[in-house]
Amino acid sequence: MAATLHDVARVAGVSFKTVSNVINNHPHVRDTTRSKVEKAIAELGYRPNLTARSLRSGQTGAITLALPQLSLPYFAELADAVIEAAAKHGLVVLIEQTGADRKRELEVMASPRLKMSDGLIFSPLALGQEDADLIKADVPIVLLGERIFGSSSDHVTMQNVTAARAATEHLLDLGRKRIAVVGAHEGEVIGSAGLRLRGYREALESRGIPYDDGLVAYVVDWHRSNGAAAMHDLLDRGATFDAVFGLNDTLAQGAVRVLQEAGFRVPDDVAVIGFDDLDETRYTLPTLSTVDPGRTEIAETAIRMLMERIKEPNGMPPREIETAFQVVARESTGASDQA
Amino acid sequence: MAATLHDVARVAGVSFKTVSNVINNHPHVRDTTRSKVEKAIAELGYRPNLTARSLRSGQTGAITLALPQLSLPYFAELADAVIEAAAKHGLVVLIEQTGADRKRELEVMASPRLKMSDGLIFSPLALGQEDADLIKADVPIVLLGERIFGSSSDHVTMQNVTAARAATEHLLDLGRKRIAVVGAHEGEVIGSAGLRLRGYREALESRGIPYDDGLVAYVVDWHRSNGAAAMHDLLDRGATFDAVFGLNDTLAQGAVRVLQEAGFRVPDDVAVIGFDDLDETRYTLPTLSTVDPGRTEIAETAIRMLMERIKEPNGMPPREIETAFQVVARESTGASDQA
DNA sequence: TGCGGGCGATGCAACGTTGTAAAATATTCG
DNA sequence: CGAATATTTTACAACGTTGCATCGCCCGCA
Repeated sequence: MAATLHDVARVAGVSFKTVSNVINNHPHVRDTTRSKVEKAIAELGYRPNLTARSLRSGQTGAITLALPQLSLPYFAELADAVIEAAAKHGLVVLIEQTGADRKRELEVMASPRLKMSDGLIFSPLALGQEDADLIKADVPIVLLGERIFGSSSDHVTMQNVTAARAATEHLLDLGRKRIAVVGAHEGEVIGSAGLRLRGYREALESRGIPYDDGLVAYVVDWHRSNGAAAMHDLLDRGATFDAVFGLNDTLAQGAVRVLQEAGFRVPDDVAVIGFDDLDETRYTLPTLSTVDPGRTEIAETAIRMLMERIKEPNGMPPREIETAFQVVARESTGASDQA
Repeated sequence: MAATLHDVARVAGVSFKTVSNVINNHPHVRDTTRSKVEKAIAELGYRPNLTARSLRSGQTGAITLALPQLSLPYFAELADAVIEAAAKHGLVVLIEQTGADRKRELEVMASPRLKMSDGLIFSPLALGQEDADLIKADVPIVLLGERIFGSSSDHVTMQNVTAARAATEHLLDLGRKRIAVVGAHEGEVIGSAGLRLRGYREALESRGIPYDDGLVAYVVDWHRSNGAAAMHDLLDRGATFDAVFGLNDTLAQGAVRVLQEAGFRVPDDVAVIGFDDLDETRYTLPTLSTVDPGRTEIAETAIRMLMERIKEPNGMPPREIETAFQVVARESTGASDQA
């Protein structure tokens, strides 16, 4: 059995409370006492029981990160960033996978499990704007992503519209005129797909190019296979284009694959840009131009907001923060190799 | 403040222990009492405090998964599998990233944090065989991977040697004779690289083909860029080969990229096989042949062993389990598209 | 000499839960 | 109807920690 404060106290010949005082370095402990206690701690290999400390203090030192699935590269990289950001503040991260399932997304917020952590960073994929009122739990929440705005929780999001517009303008700046879109969601207005499509349209508009729905390929999911299928779809229906905006990197990769199979050269015949700046976009052939949505900043901002909210749950009204983005030009839009 | 057993008891007009009995559905609770209590629970929205329960029971319902980094796709998919396997048993997963740093790998096992979970699934990348004795903690450990054998902990590993041999034989069966290896580690004997290289050599030997060190490219890390660099290295030194065994998928992808840039057709000029069966290998051009190391089985076995060990810490001597693998033939070794 | 004040150490209670044992109540049977 | 027994409820302690209040001591100062 592990040693407790009492065991240490017995060995050191002091009261267990004094041991506690040493551990929490209270000011009024004599040096001789302190070293006696420290010796006993070392001798017994005492480690504080964090569960007991949690019960007493009401804080666990952990946060929950709820996301759809780690095998989706975007979320894996997001999780990486969140864990690193949390570690900087001494917090540990518990991960819940929702599988983009509405029921599980709601369960995460309702589960008593959640109270084993001090707060929740939540990236929903099934819940949408109409569920804004359901975003609540026994712990503070920071919401990530573009699916829900104006909930009562803090919210960190990337600048989808502006960034998508910049990505499209990057293609336009290359002289491309007919830009296909891969990965739109039928009828979506907010949500990553809807917002990025809006950015695309704004860019066209600003250059006086009419929007052509024939250049937009719709999908249900944002997996690699969907990007491939969408590109097949475009080619099958005889669409002609000299550039492609993949609404995320995996879609763009799927599209590139199909383009190459079909004999198109990227970027010569068709320039392609994605979105997310996944690590792997640096190593595809050609390397994939993309938009860096500021993942590290998203993670750090989310952690910071969550910690503030944990400290003062009602300190301020819900905040909504947009992070800085950057267009990253690589080979797929004609930039020279930079891998 | 959240409601406690006492609050519920007050509302229901019973003792708080009776409420506890209802929650843990003890046999001897009268139906009328039970419903009275349930009504009060619903009315107050009572949720049990899991921290207090943990303190009392000594179990947390969480496990820790320590791995190098989630942004490495292999570990992201491993984490996904572990979380799903854990969820099936009602366990939640806390993730620690070690960054393949020796110091942090040791810290994970020493940290009092670890005791906020019931056990550790540990996939080291810095610690090696010589550290077998350092694999110990206050909770049961299940070790993953190929770096450390014969420690005092349970261990789940893939069949590296046999699987690598099968992968090499797959290339030999295609009639390829000169098979390059991308990703060897200088001087390594055990560890994924060493074991897989051994499987490669065994395959050659069994067909009477001499081992040629000129066909082996060494790397330090297993990132995509290393695979690319290694292939550059092979080409630069004038190596000739008709097949490549990438010791993992990301290395193979990097190698494929360089091969294609250099004008080689894959698989016609050079057949390529990887290792790990990452999801993304299904969507590259060409799709990548690989070895499925049985990730789901690894995860489920690890969870099962850990739970057994948690239930009975000294129930049995350390076990070492190897999971089943499967060679997956895709386009990069001439199989027809199956994406 | 007496007293206030700072220091150092301690004791007690509490965080919210569950196990054990005992008490209270209901049921059965002679 | 009373005793024996079965059922239901309760009281108390404990898990290991920290906050609060207390207590004794030594010192300096009047």
